[in-house]
Amino acid sequence: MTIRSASEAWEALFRAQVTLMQKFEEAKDFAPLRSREYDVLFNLAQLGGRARQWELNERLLITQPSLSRMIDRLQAAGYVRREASPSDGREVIVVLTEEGARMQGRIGRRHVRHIAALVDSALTEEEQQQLAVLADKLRTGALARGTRTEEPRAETA
Amino acid sequence: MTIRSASEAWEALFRAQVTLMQKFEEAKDFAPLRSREYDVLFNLAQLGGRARQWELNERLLITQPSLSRMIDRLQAAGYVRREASPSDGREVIVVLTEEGARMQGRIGRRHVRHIAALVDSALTEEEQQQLAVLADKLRTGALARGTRTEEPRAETA
DNA sequence: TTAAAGTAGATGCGAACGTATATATCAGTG
DNA sequence: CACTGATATATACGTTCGCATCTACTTTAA
Repeated sequence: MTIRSASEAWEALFRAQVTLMQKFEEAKDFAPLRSREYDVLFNLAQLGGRARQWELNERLLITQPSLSRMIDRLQAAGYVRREASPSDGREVIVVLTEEGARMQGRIGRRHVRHIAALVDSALTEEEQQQLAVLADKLRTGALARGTRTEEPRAETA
Repeated sequence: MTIRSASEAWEALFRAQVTLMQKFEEAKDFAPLRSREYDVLFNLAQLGGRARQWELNERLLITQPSLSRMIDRLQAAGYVRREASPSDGREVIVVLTEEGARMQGRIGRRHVRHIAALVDSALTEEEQQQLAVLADKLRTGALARGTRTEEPRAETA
């Protein structure tokens, strides 16, 4: 039954995420930020320090209005700033400030050490690589799919 | 560079979780509940339909006061009820009602089909099993660890 | 046996969230 | 070029969240 192994894979992945995240929260890995705020700065850094707000939103599990307000707060704190898009008047470009990049880096380096401590204690390096490959393949494959069981229809056609 | 493969494994797992969860939210898999409410009913069902509140809390990413209030709401909706613990007067036993079990099952069956559609489109059955094993091993190994890099002892010393 | 420390859950309160909707801009069609 | 629909972001508003703290019960040990 492939429906069985599929949901077992998802449940195992999801529960692992919950358990590790609990550890990170418990250890206050993201202080002085909230984990969701760090997530914004991290993804912004990964996108080269500047991104359209909707692109950033695509990588996060929060709604568009929540992200808009979070950016208000991150901007007030001096970690990001908004710029107008030169090509599309509707878009807002979110830019990581120097201070924001410093904060992200400071938290990130500490956080990465904690990640390594947990992951290394559980998996061999080979297993870590296998997990990364499988999780990436899952993400990519799921992205290619439309919302539901999905007919032939193509997206990025 | 084991720190590298460790964080790559975590990031891949985390991002896969975000992407799939976005799909589930977008498709309203958990309606008429919120995803966190479904998560409570699902975990309660997995624990045999009754659990101490703190045990339930251990499996969720929400704080104790938030869970307490969520149980208020789930109780008002008729999905769970609180019972006194026979062995410890401080504890509250959360019990899944028949109606709660029916709702969890109804949502769960639909949700599992969606999971299978996404996971099957991305991974072979063998890969799904490998992913489940690796994610489980990661969770179990991380649980065995203390909070930080873990010196021999040391609390908040 | 009782005082101190520890643990489980509930509550006050300000902050953050999501849904619905408004505003502004862009894209396509007649 | 209007006009219709789509897209990107912002705002109003009620709900939910987390932090700090309180209450109640249990455990420890003097």
